[in-house]
Amino acid sequence: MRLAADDRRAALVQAALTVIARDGVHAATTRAIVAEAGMSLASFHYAFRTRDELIREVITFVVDQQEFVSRAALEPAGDVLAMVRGALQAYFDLLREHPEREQAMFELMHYSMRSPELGKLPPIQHGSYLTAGRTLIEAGGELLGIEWTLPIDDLARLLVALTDGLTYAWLADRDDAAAGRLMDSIASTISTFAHSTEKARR
Amino acid sequence: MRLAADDRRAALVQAALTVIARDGVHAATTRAIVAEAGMSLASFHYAFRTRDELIREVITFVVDQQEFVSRAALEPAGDVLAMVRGALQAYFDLLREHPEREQAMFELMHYSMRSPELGKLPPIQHGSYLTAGRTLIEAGGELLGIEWTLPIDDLARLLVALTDGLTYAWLADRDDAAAGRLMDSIASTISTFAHSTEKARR
DNA sequence: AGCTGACTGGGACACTTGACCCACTTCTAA
DNA sequence: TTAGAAGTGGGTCAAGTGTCCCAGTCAGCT
Repeated sequence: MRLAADDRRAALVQAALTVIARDGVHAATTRAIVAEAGMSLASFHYAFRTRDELIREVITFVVDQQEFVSRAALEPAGDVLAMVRGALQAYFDLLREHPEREQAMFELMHYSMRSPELGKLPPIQHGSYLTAGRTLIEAGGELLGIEWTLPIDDLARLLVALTDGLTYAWLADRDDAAAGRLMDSIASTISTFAHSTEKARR
Repeated sequence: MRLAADDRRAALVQAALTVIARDGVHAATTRAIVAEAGMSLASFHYAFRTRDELIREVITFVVDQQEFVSRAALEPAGDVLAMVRGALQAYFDLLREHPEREQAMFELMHYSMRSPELGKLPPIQHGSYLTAGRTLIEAGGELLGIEWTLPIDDLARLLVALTDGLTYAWLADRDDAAAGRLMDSIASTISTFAHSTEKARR
């Protein structure tokens, strides 16, 4: 049954992600990972040749995963400000609920940057963030009948930078109130670049 | 000669920073550090009880260091946009010249977050960023005779988030042109919150 | 000169980690 | 039912790592 091999690989990737989120990349040893997955070391090296191969799979997995995230909640709201603020809040709630997850993303990115073999992944990961931001902005614009006074590409870049900054700030100081104010600023920043062309909806 | 002890500690901190910047936090083993410093292992444990003690000193060092940075270039310019853009460019040039340094800052921050003993440092580090941003904004405001339509605190937070995002984005994709456009967006974002009250200078 | 205490070199120890391996079990398919 | 492949358990190995120790050196003071 050749599929089982893939299943085991997937299980190990999942276990590795759990360990990384809980204890950090440096703690994601082969033994810790197989313990999390409830396997023996032999099974690990049956599924993966080396630990790096596993880590590489973990990273490509989370990069692919990114595509699906944030495709979600984009509540239609009265105006741009409210909509952006709402989307930010949705993201922030997710972050507050699973800080380790975002932390793991950051750590994995830094890990890739240090590895000559995985070095090409960070731009890809960041690129997927950018396209996510772009589709979000386009969707929002259409939803509200709005044109942007900045190229979508640049706007997406700005949004991603702001989101990263928000994430980083909150991870560092865990100040909910400050994060809230920052989200307000971000929302008003983004709406600055909105220009309603069509008739206001209803 | 009791001073030599502090000198050696300082030398080891410096060597550790070099190693961390070059090879990452995980590669900063006691042996790698003393090799960089040209000492023997015994000297290390004569100066520091444990490796964690050294790392802690490294982190507090870079946090303190932060205070002095960015106190620098704030060229007076014609308007807010040009001034902000100039300051960003100055920072970016620094980043481009020593990417490993900023990368090391990030890694050290994540390292602290994982350590129960060092866990209180990230908020402090981030706080020092914030005060740096605040003084920068205040100085810029005075220089151009400008009032901000947002509390300085919130504006500083926004600026720091944007700078972090810029840093992160460039570290990830090394796209100079995109970074330039992002800095344009940031500059125009910040100047949105400027409100010239006094007469235009000269 | 001799002594004391700061400092160092080199080795050692206990432990972790990635990788591997061989005998053994379990399941599938003929 | 049985051969053979898929999968596993447990042990092993070499490299690396943090920590410690002990015999020695060297500088400064009496």
